[in-house]
Amino acid sequence: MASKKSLTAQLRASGRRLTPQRRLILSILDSTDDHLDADEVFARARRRDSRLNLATVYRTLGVLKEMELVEQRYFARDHKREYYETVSKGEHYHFTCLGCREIIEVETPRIQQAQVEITALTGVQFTHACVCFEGYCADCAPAENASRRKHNGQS
Amino acid sequence: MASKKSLTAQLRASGRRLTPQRRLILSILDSTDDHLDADEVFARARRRDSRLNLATVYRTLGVLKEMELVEQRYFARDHKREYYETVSKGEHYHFTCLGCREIIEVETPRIQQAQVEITALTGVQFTHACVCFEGYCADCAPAENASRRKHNGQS
DNA sequence: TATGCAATTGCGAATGACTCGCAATTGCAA
DNA sequence: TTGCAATTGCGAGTCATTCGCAATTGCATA
Repeated sequence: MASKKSLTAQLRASGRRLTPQRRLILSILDSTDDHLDADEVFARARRRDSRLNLATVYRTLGVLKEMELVEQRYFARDHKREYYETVSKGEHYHFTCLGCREIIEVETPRIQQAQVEITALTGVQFTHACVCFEGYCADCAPAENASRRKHNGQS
Repeated sequence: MASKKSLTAQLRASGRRLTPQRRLILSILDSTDDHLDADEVFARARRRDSRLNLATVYRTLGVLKEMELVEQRYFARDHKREYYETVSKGEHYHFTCLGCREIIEVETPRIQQAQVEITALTGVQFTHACVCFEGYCADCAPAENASRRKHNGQS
């Protein structure tokens, strides 16, 4: 979460300007723990600036991404839709519950470890990993298992 | 690679039929190591059946996916496009080289390990993991590093 | 082997997330 | 304060994927 002053500086460094729209969109991402897609960012931003356009949201998310202030993610198998979150959070991955659709953030060093090992073995250099999990959360799993047993005719 | 007879049976078991189109599309996926998207499957299939329709390709890929004969994947950050491969290959993940666009298959037990550990810790149950890596392959990495140094003004 | 009908296909149109072109607006360096 | 390049709003465009529907076709059964 950069201060307003350094945000201007960061933008200026790449010949960009700080506009109210950009400040608004970044503040929305900065002040939530929800995972938002462009439409949801748009909806929330629109409440504060009724003239704001969806294309501007996409363009702004693009520059914030380039500036590495926000990261784009995909959740579960629905890769139709991009979600955004600020980079201030540490390394973590996302698990989508197919029962209640909740998105649970999980941590594990194994992904990094995999990358290190694969680099050592093959010489490839990683720049990015896209990892998302899906399944059933601790609350939904029992119900899911029960219905699967029933469906398979087991007792 | 199921035999033709058991493929019919598998289809019938879920009230489906074995059509020439389905056989054709599955055979294309079965007989290549390339990673194909729907358009490429369509192009290859069309050479053998000029009446084949793209919608049929999508629908067929859908049923093969449901039957767990093929898996859908996303590569690199281009999540706009789905790729398909048969499940006959063992567990592996994909690394896309941003230099030459080659897709390299990599193996690592760490992803599975991560899932086991997360389950033990949190009680969530995994059904699917979507993992894709990007970066530079051993051939492209040196050139990329050189250009990055130059760009940053380092020696 | 012929028949009936539900599953499947081909086709064109629709969907939906995202992007673009362009004229009007607006940060911001000077 | 001015000038102009960056940015916005807007409508139209893109493109992978899906849908509706009439025509076709596997295949269980007679």
